[in-house]
Amino acid sequence: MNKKIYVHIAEDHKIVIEGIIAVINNNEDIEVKGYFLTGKEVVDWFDNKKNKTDVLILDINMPILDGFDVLKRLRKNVSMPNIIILSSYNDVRIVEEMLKLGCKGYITKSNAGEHLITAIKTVVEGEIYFSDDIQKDLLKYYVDKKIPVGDAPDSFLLDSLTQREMDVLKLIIKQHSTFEIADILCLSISTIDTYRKSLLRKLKVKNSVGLAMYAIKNKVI
Amino acid sequence: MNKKIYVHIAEDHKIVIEGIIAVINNNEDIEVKGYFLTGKEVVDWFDNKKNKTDVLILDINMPILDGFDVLKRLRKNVSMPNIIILSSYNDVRIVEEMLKLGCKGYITKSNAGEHLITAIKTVVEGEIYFSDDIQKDLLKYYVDKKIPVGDAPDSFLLDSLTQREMDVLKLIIKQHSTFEIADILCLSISTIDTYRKSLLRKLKVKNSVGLAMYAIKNKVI
DNA sequence: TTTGTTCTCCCTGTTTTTAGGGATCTTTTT
DNA sequence: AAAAAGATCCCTAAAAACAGGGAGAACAAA
Repeated sequence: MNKKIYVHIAEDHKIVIEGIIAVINNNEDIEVKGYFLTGKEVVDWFDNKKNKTDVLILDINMPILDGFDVLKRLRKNVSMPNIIILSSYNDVRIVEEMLKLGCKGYITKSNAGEHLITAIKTVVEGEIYFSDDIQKDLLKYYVDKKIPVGDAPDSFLLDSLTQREMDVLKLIIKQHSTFEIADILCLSISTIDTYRKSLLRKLKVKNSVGLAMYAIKNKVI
Repeated sequence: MNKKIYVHIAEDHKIVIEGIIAVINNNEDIEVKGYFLTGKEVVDWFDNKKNKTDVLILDINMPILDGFDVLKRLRKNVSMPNIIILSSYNDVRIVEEMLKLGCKGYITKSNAGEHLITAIKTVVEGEIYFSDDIQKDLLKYYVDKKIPVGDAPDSFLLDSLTQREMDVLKLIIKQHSTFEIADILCLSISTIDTYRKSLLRKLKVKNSVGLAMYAIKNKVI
């Protein structure tokens, strides 16, 4: 008989946790040993070297620290668990980013139910798992070298922002001028100008109004 | 013994559906009879007069037709089911809107698990149900006559806008420049400039970013 | 009829943003 | 150790936004 697989869940929506538990509990080889409602809880728990798990199912959107942050922190950890991302986004650029950060699997919420068990068993075997839809998209992506579907939410672009850029963005949406922002952050006007330019480029918008729209849509507050 | 309550679910994430089913199946009085993955599926199913259910659990974010659209369509239906909104948003303005459209309950996903059963039983009794967090927010909202979180929406200012000012505002938040707006509306640049100035004055904001923030907070879309 | 509102346009300026660059230093990653 | 990424600053110059006026025509309300 196989060794039992222990799983932890990081996900802010309890109903999703219920769903995962329901799916996993149908299976004798796997057991959900605990869950976290914020990213911070996850890193705090893993900070204690005694705490280990086989698989961590990780949501991208979480309060306090999101999935990206958690992944970034955990990979400094020697006993990093196998991580399966459970996400609403099926944007391959996010998948790519997550893979770089060391996750082992990626499942979309729309596709989770039937494939979660397979995913868990696959990653504990040391392999990588993607849900069907992601696999298809990834293939397209690497073949065509371009993005498959247009309507994907691009909040991941935010993650490409540096801390300083984020600071400036937050002040811009508070209606501050470049001069004022320079004053607040104790930097030169040129510097703020440079950051605004990066923001426009990175977030692919036309002007400061675009920055505001992007920021508010993606809950930069 | 009570009559069994039949429930349908409209939700695009299967894992959430699993969660709901898991929660409901613990209860003998209630049974999930089916689910829909898009808003369109919902309205199509209910278009057939023979199809009925006691409670419809409805997600707001869905492809093709969202929760708002579904609610708008269904309320033309004579045998409209009791509808419980299951949403990620805990914005009272959305709750208010949904209530106006005739939903009977509102639960946030973060709060769903433990209260779903109560919600279902409450709405079939003909009463309204809100999850705790929403109840608290609603109370605050109606007592204080403003949004609990910090910045009050003074959407009444919007009413002071003329039609033309509103047109210009909508184009500004689409990141158009004064020149472009003049072109689109077939007016001179001076005119658009005048309108922008009125907008800044009337909405009491400092610049176009302020206009964008105001517009989006007050749902000018 | 007078008053007020809205829509339209113009003028004169100043300030701010946007668009190209480039450069130096530090920190992080490889 | 070398390369990449980040933070900081500078220059030039055009485009756009902002500020504070005025002003005529159309239309509705007092």
